[in-house]
Amino acid sequence: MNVQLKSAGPNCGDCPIRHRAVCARCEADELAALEKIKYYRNFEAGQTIVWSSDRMDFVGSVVSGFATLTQTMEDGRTQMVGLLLPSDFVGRPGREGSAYDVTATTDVVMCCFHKKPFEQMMISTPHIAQRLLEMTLDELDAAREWMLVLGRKTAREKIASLFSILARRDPKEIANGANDVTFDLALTREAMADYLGLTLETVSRQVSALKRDGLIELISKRRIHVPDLARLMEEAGDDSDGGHIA
Amino acid sequence: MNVQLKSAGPNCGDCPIRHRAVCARCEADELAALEKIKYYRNFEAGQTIVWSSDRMDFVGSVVSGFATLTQTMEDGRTQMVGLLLPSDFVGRPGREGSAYDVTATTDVVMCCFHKKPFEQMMISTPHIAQRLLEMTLDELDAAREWMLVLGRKTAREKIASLFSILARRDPKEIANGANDVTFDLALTREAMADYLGLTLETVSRQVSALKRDGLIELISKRRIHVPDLARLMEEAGDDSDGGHIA
DNA sequence: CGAGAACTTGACTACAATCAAAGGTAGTGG
DNA sequence: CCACTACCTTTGATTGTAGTCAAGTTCTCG
Repeated sequence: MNVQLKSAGPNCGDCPIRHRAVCARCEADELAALEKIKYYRNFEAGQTIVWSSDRMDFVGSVVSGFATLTQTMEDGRTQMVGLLLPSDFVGRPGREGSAYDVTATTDVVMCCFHKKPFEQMMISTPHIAQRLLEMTLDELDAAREWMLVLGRKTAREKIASLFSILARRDPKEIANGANDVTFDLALTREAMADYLGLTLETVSRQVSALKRDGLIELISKRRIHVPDLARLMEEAGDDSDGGHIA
Repeated sequence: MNVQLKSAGPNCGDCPIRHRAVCARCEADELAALEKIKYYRNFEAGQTIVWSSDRMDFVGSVVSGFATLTQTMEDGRTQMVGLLLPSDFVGRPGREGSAYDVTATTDVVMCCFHKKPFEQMMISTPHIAQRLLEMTLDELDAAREWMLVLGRKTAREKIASLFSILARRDPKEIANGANDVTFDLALTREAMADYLGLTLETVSRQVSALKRDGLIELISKRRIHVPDLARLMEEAGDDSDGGHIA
């Protein structure tokens, strides 16, 4: 539960998310300015990064690890509204709270910026605002794509959709059009259910069914082999070029 | 089906969406520059504004009327992913296509900008990019709020959620905390079903049920009176300050 | 006034939720 | 090293909500 702080981290030039995160378009001098206001925070698997009710005093990027964005109703029903992978941005400049719970699913390293100075930099450094707009538009597309999954797909299609997304976002598979893919499943059955709008029992049943039908193989409970990604995507109801989801 | 074009419309200073649209933060000189590249287009109720497969050569704001954003699967299942009300923005700078079908539900007037010059202005005029970022973040929040509705709410809660949103977004009710509200329902039962991830029969049944339970009254099939908005919002499963949805 | 669209209601069905129990797996401490 | 605990997962039996199929009614507008 202890949060480690490091006031200065590795050089931005060496950062693994340098050209995908909110700083992607920054020039050397802009990067130097960002470097002055940044700090790193580590979170352990299972730890809450932000509560929806909290006043957030920072924004930042996921450097490594896997986190989730969830909403909860008073009676406890929860819906996951986003997956956060390395380079994804957390927090909303110009707004106090977070609206969502942000939870680390694996150990997470975040590159944080104090909110006030970051907001000032957004004004003085258009490259940051431009990149953030681009990323936000991508997230909006992803959220809308997911609305189709939640509103119109069957349980089986939902699982197939999730696995298709995870397979295509896996760092080892990125940008290679491989049709035979293996990926780590960082989510429990319950977390999958919360993302898909299902119960964990239904998730378990449908995973078993996909396995039975040869669409996936379970290397372990948390590691999945997809022998034919195109076929899985067809099962998801996507046309072959697929849904681009966060 | 005929689209009317007017190369120059009313002055931006008199525009009803002047301080809510993408141009909200512009100074007089910036507005003058925008005015040079803008043109108006009218669409009739039922007309498609953009097809998802189309290459879009413009972006723009809804000036008046009501439009919808929908996605469709190959087998015909459709999911509405957004409602477009006056001041909402259509199109994505920096991307070719639209990804969604945009359809006029009522007659619609749009204030359009050719895409290329608008993209150039986004770079030269930070006020536009700033406002667009703000609007996009709001839409992202709305989309995520809606994910909770689609994923976790019952049919009755879904209808109550939709009516709560529409009641609070109705122009005549805006910014007054009235608890007794009447609003126009610009959507058919089928369109409501597509927004809520239900069938039109289920929508019809649940509307009847809400009426039977005294939560709403039907002035006509397309005009709804809500005697107690707080109670309706409770029925939607929202806490009293409610979900802020597009 | 008539035709077509939009809407309502009923009967039946099916998919996923719920309730319940048992099997696995990982981590802890004796 | 094994026993014990806690959590995660699977599977089965049953229920319930919303979907499907099918009339029939009410609007709208030409």
